This record gives sequence, C-alpha cells and structure tokens, in this order.
Amino acid sequence: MSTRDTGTEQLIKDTAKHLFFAEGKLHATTQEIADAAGVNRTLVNYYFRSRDILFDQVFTEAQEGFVCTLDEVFESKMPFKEKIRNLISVFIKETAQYPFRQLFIITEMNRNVDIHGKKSRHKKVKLFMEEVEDEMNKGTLKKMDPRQFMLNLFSLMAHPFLTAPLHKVLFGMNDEEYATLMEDRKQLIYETIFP
Amino acid sequence: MSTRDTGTEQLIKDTAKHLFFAEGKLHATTQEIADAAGVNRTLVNYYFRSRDILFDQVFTEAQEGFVCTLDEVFESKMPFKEKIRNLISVFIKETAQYPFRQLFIITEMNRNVDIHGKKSRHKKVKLFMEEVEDEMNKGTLKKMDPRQFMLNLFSLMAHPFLTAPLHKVLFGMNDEEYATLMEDRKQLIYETIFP
DNA sequence: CTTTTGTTTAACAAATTTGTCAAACTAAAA
DNA sequence: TTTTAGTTTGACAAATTTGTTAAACAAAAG
Repeated sequence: MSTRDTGTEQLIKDTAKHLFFAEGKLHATTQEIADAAGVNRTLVNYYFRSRDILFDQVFTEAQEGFVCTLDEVFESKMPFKEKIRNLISVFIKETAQYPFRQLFIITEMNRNVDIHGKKSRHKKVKLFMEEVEDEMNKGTLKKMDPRQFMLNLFSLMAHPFLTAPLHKVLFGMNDEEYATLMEDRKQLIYETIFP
Repeated sequence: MSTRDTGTEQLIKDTAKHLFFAEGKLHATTQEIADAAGVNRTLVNYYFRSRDILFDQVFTEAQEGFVCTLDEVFESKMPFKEKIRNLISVFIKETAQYPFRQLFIITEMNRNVDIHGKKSRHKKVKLFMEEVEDEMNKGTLKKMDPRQFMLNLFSLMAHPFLTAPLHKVLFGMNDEEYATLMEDRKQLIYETIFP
C-alpha cells in the first residue's frame, strides 16, 4: 500500500514517545495519545492496528536509538578520559530530553526479560570493561570490580533525572534551577569518577 | 464494625505490596492481586471498597514506613561517618527487599506532585545538608553543593536496584551473583563518598 | 441448638478501553 | 471533471476491568 504521508503516523508515534518518555505517562490510553496528538483515536488503529503494536514500535525505536547513540561513544577511538567526558555529556543530554526513557526500558525489560534480553550486548560491554580495567592498572581509575565502576557511572548520570520530581520538592527548586544543577553535574561526575 | 480478623485484609495488602514493590507490577489488576493472594477478587472490594483505595493505602503505608526508617537514621546522634555507613546499610537492605518501591513512589509523585509533595521534609533535609556542609568544611568530604552530595549518595545506593534486570543481562549474572555484587557495594559506596 | 454477625462466593451490572467497519472526505491521477 | 486510492470520522461491537448485590457460609454469642 502506497502512502500519501500526511505526517499523521509519525505525529502519533512522536506524541506517544513524548507522553511515555518525557511525561512518564507509561500507561496512556489510545484516547489520551490521540487527544494529545489532536487526531481521531481510530487513526491509532488505522496506522498501527493495535495499541500493543504502537507500544512495541515506540519502545523498540527508542531503545535502539538510545543504544546506538551510546555505542557511537563507546566505539569511538578517543582517549579513555575523553570518552568518559563525552559519554557523560551525551548521556545527560539525552536523559534530560527523555527522563523516563530508561525507566521505561527497565520496566519493560522486567515485564519480559526473555524478549528484550536476547540479543545481548555482552561483547561490547566486555570490551569497554577491559578498557576500564586497563585504566585501573594504569592508575587513572581507583581499582574496583569494573562492573561496580559501570554501576557507579550510570547511577550518577541517570538517577537524578528519574528522581527529579522528588528532589525538586525536597530541595525546593523549580525546573530551571534543577536543570542548572544537572548541567553542573557533568563536571562533578567526571571529578567523582577520576578523583 | 467489629472484626473477626481472618487475616485476609492484611494478606491482600501484603500481596499487593509484594506485587507492586518486589515484582514491579505497578498496574496489577484486582484479579491479579486476588489470584496472587489466593482469594476471591470480590474481597478486594469488600475490604477496600475500590482498587484506588487499596492502591493509596499500600502506597501511603509504604512511603511512610520507608521515610520513618530513614528518619531514624538521619536523626540518630552518631558521628557523621557512622551515620552514613548506617544509612547505606539500612537503605540497601530495604531496597533489596522492595527494589521497586522508590520507583513506585517517584512515579506516583510524578502523577500527582500536589498531593504527595505537600507535607515536605524541607526542615529535616536542610538539617542534614548543614551537617554535610560541616563535614566539607572539616575536610572529611570533598567540597561541593550539598545537594549534589545527596544526589550522589542516593543515586549510588538506589539505581543499581532499579536497573537490576538490565545489568543482570549485560553482566551475565544470576540473582545470587547480583545480590553479592550489591552487598559488596556497601563498602564501595562508603569509599566513594569518603575518598 | 439457634441466632447473630462478619466473611466469602458467584452472578450480575457498570464503566473503561480497545478494535472494527462502512461511509464521508480529500488530494492526486486519469 | 471524474475516478481512484489513501485518509479520516463516527457509530458500533468486543474485550477487559471494576463495582454491587444477594445468597451461602462459618464462627462466636446467646
């Protein structure tokens, strides 16, 4: 079937992505998605057949997009420290845009590990962890289980975004102030990682 | 209305708590909750009138319980370093039992910040942050925005539990191995915080 | 033993959400 | 302009989830 491309299909997908990942409405109904997109609800079925298919499509594209972005950083041939600085920058930028994306991916993985865990990234992870170990031997990094290093790094980057609403209240900050705090974190994380 | 206490009400609440916080099934239906508890679905309505009320009750109790546990640690009059060691221990123990609790609290807060953000904990947070600043002045802690210190601390403790399914796959670990990794983190976080 | 009262159950009703279909619409092709 | 084919819409049907009710049941009180 050829297409006239009114942009509606993409609009629905983008709107769903925004609801899911930017607003955290992981269980938005087709009606809510359609309303947010300003289109008739039936169009969700017309373009995606079912809510589940739309769901899976948005999820898969988001996951793959995110993973690709990170892979580029990991596979780049820059010096380790620069790579990490780059990773922090990219990761925080992406996460600021879609704070709930990782949470969504995790929730989804948890719901069905079998499906999403299959084509695992063992090799790439292992490769990076070897790089980490090299740096530890060189003395650039504090010696520890490289898996702990990975956990530290990603925790420091990701978690403040997941808990943003909580911390805005606790610290009495508005959105803008919190964004500044997150911007400042780039340098801070770098310094925490490389003492 | 007096009660004969067959333990059913508590059973339903406990089961819901387990589904929500231990298994991450944040949107379990009344049927799923009843099945998991091994009781008739109608009993959910009998004891709690509606799903929402059960939901709110479990949520509130869980939140308050967790906050109380943390408050005890924060308000204890031990030396700072010991307090932190204690916090790490308690926090990780609680989180290991109910990995999804915080995520649940955050999601819920995000859905309705007005309700849950009201009776804020400004004072207690401020008090602890002053304590943190003292330690920075004494040189025990690396100098930084105390809010960043808080973010670091809680990120390092909480996030590896939220992302457990993901990391088990990435690292190729089973539940037991991951639990050991989490146990080892206690000391590691302590060392990361106090370099 | 009978009554009382709280508990449990199944059947039913209501509400919500999702999916289907035919008709109306619109822009490009003939 | 008419035709064609993709798009949009509203009405309807199906599926899922939730809430209610009356009757069955069980344990304590009389």
